[in-house]
Amino acid sequence: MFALVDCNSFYASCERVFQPHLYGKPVVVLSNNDGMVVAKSKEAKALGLDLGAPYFQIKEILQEHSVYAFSSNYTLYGDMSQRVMNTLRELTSDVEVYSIDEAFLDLRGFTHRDLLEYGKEIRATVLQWTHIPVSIGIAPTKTLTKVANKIGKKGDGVIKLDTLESIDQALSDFPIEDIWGIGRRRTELLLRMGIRTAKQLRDMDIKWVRKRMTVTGERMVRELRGEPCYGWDEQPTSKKQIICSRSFGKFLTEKKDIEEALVFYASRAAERLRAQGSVASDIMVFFETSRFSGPLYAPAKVVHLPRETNYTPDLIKATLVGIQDCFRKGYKYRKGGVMLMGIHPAGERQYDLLSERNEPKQEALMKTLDGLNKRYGANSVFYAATGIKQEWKMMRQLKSPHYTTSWSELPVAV
DNA sequence: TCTGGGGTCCTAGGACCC
DNA sequence: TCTGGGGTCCTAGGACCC
Repeated sequence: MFALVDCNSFYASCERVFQPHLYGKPVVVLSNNDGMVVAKSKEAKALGLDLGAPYFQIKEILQEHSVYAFSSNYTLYGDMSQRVMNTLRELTSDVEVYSIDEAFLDLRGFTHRDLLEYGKEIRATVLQWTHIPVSIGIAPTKTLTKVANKIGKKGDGVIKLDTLESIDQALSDFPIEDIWGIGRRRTELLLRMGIRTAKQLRDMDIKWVRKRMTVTGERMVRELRGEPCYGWDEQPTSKKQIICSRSFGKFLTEKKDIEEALVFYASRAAERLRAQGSVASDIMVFFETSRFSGPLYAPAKVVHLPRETNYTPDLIKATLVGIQDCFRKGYKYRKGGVMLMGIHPAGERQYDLLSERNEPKQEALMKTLDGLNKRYGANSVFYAATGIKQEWKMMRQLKSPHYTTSWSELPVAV
């Protein structure tokens, strides 16, 4: 048996931990740049707010219903996530962190315990230690734990599906669009066929599923049948691509501003690359005008790096080359970013026999840089090419403090 | 004025090779 | 008139996830 632990309205719950007067009140969290709503508390969901709606359009409705809105504070959410995951690791040894607010537990060794009781115990402990409420679904496959978890969200939080009858019952009411692995396109396809429930999908001809929904669909259906098809992956695997992109705080028209922003993103991407001990062989540079107004211009340029590297100045140089290649004047740019590709462990790097062997010096420099930024806070030390004024920086007018990660922003008890 | 950001896996089809 | 077949590698794009 497996379990899926999923934090309820995670971002909103994180904000509440440090502002307890928000319990029971509607809370929403906005995307970067305060663009749109990305997380809602149960009370906010009950108001029927449209998740995709831009903030500026629903601002008044939010005020009318006294909804508390926050800019996203990923530093806080990341730190709270770690606390939840560490709590889970204290309670059970096999934890696979699946996302910032979800983890699978492998309970195959727990044959001697009542798993429903155990789930309730986990839920209570996480709540007590971190103040984050979670739902838990327990079932024979990962896909079924997702189903159980979703059902649990509506009730008291912990659901176990282990008998054929309980699974049948759960699937017969479960809409296909809520199944893990069924998105918009597959929902359309299945509805056209008259398939509406998870039970109907589970009982379909597997060959048809394979043909129309590829092996990913086949695996999903087999999992619904109780046959585990997804592996167990406890170590976080290193990223195969690293993207750093953002909407700009305002429209940018000058090449210099695009350069500053993208150089900044490149240096952040490089930090992440070094953090996982990898080097990259290519970097893609991209930026675009708004998709909602004016002519769309969205160039992207892949720049091959002369050597596999994680040295920030190499990546900055390549970023500038990429921008030089595709920047055009006369457009108002809204967002942009970089993507690192061809990522390998640094140890496997091919050295060029003729190039100067500067690596030890460069590695030491990067190590110092990363160390300073870790110790004194992100961006304490940065490349001058990222500019000083940083007018491209995103807007986050409603951000809560970094309660848990910055000495100057600790909550004060009075 | 204002519409997120960061990932994975799979397949089809083209290029190329023998 | 008649123009193979099998294999690998790479890339773009689709679909999905949180």
